[in-house]
Amino acid sequence: MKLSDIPEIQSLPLFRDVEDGNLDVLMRGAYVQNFPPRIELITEGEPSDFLHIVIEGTVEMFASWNGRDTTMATVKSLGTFILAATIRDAPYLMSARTLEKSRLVLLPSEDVRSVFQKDSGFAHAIVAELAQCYRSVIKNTKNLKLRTSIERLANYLVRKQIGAGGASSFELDIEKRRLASYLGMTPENLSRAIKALQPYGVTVDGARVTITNPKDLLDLAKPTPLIDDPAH
Amino acid sequence: MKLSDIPEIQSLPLFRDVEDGNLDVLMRGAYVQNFPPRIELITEGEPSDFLHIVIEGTVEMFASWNGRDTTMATVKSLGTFILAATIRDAPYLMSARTLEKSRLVLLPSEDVRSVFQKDSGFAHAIVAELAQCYRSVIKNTKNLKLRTSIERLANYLVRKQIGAGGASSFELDIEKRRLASYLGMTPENLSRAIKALQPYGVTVDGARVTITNPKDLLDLAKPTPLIDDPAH
DNA sequence: TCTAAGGTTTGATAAATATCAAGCAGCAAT
DNA sequence: ATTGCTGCTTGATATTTATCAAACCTTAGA
Repeated sequence: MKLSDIPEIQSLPLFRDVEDGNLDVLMRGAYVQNFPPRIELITEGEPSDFLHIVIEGTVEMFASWNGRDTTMATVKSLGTFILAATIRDAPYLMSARTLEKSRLVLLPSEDVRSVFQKDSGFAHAIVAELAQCYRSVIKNTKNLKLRTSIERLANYLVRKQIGAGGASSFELDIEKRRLASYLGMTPENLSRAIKALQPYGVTVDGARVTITNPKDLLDLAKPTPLIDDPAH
Repeated sequence: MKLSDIPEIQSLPLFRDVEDGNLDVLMRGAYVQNFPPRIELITEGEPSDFLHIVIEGTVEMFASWNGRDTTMATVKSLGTFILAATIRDAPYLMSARTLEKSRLVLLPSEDVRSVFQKDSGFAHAIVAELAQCYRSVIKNTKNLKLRTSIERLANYLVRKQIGAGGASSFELDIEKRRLASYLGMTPENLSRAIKALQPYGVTVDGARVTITNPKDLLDLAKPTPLIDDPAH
C-alpha cells in the first residue's frame, strides 16, 4: 500500500507545505500497516527508526521504570508520535502499544530527516508541531504538580465535555484504568474520585458520563487555557 | 549595549548557523539588560514579546494555579527560555523571575519569527533545540509519575554528582525550598527525604552534599538515561 | 446459556505526603 | 554584638494516595 492512497496524510499540517518532489521521497519509503490490539509497536530505549502516524484506531504511549509504568498519552486518528526522537536521531523515551485494531503509516526516520534538511516548508511545519507538543507536555506537568487527583479528574471531564460539543452526557473513550494512570492515580482512586464528584453533579455509569450541574463542576475544576486548552 | 558585545551568544547552538545578515537583524533589535534579584521578568498568560537568553545569573521558571505555585526549571548562563511561545506566537505558559543579579539578552519575538522564516540554518537549530526541550519535559514527567519523592531526590543528587565531575562532595546550586518545589514536594518533606538518604551514605550540611557511599545511593536511585540524562 | 477472564468497585488498612506550629541557624543591617 | 529576617528543620497531626483483598460486573468465547 502507498502513502498516496491515504489523502488524509498529505493534508496533515505536518505535510501540507512539503514540496511535491519531497513528498514523493517520503511516500516511496513509507509503510502502511495494520496491527491487532495490544501489540507493542515501539519500546522505549530503542533507536527511532520510524515516524509513526495513526490512520485508524488508538495507540497508547506509556513509560516504565523499575517495574512501574504509566500512561503518558493516547494517540488517535491522524495523530503522530516519536517526532522528537526521529528528528534528534535519539532513542524512544516512551513505548507505544495499540489498544484496538489500528492502521498506521510508518515513515523511515532517515527519510524524514533528509527531507527536513532540504525542505523548508517541512522544517517549518515540524517546528510548529514540536512547539505545540512541548507546550502540551508543559501543561501536563503543571496539571500534575499543581492539582490534586480530584481536580485533575474534574478538569479532564470538563475538557471532554467541551470536546463532546458541550453535551451534558458523553462517553469516555479510554478504559478507566488507563485514564487513572494518565491522570497519575490508581484505578481504585479513580473510582473514589468519581464518587467524590457526585456532589458536583457528575454521574458515571460504565463509560457514560453525565454532568448535571456544569456550574458546580467548573467551580471546582477552575480550568485555565494555560493548562487545559490544547490549542492555546 | 549591542549583541555583538556578547560573543558567547553567537556561538550558542541556536545561532551558530544563522547567516551573517540575519544575525545582524537579530542583533539590531536585541536588548541587553541587567536585573536585580527577585524581579519577575515574565508572567504566564502574557503574550510572548521576547525570546530570553540568560548571560549571567539565575532565572527561575515557575507556574501557578489557584493560589499554588511550583518551580518548573531554573535557567543558568547561556540558557534560553520561551522559545516555544515565541515561535507559536502564543502566551507564556510559565512565569520567570531572577533569583540573583542577572544579565539577559531579549530578542524581540517578531524578529526571531521573521529570521526563522527565511533562514534555514536558524530553523534547523530551532528544531533541534525544541526537540531537546520536548524530550527534557517528557523525562521530567516520567520522573514525577514513576518515582517517589525520595527516589527523585536520590536521582537528582546522583545527577548533580556527575555534573560535579564525580566529586564525592559538592554544593547545591539552588535553595532547598526551590529544589523541593522542583522535585514536587514540600520543603519539610525535602528535609525528611534528605534524612532518609543517610543510610545510603548521603550527608547534607547546609548546601554541601557529601556522598560517602555512591554504590548504595545508585542502588536506590536506579538512574536511567531515559529519564536522567539531559543529553540523551 | 454458561464460564472464565479481566476490568471495576468497595472496604479496610498502610504508606506517602502535606500542613501546622514551633524552634533553630545563618546572615545582613544596624 | 544585637536585631530581625528568612529559610531550614523538627515533631505532631491530618490528608491524600496507594495497597491489598474481596466482591461485583461485563463481555467474549465455548
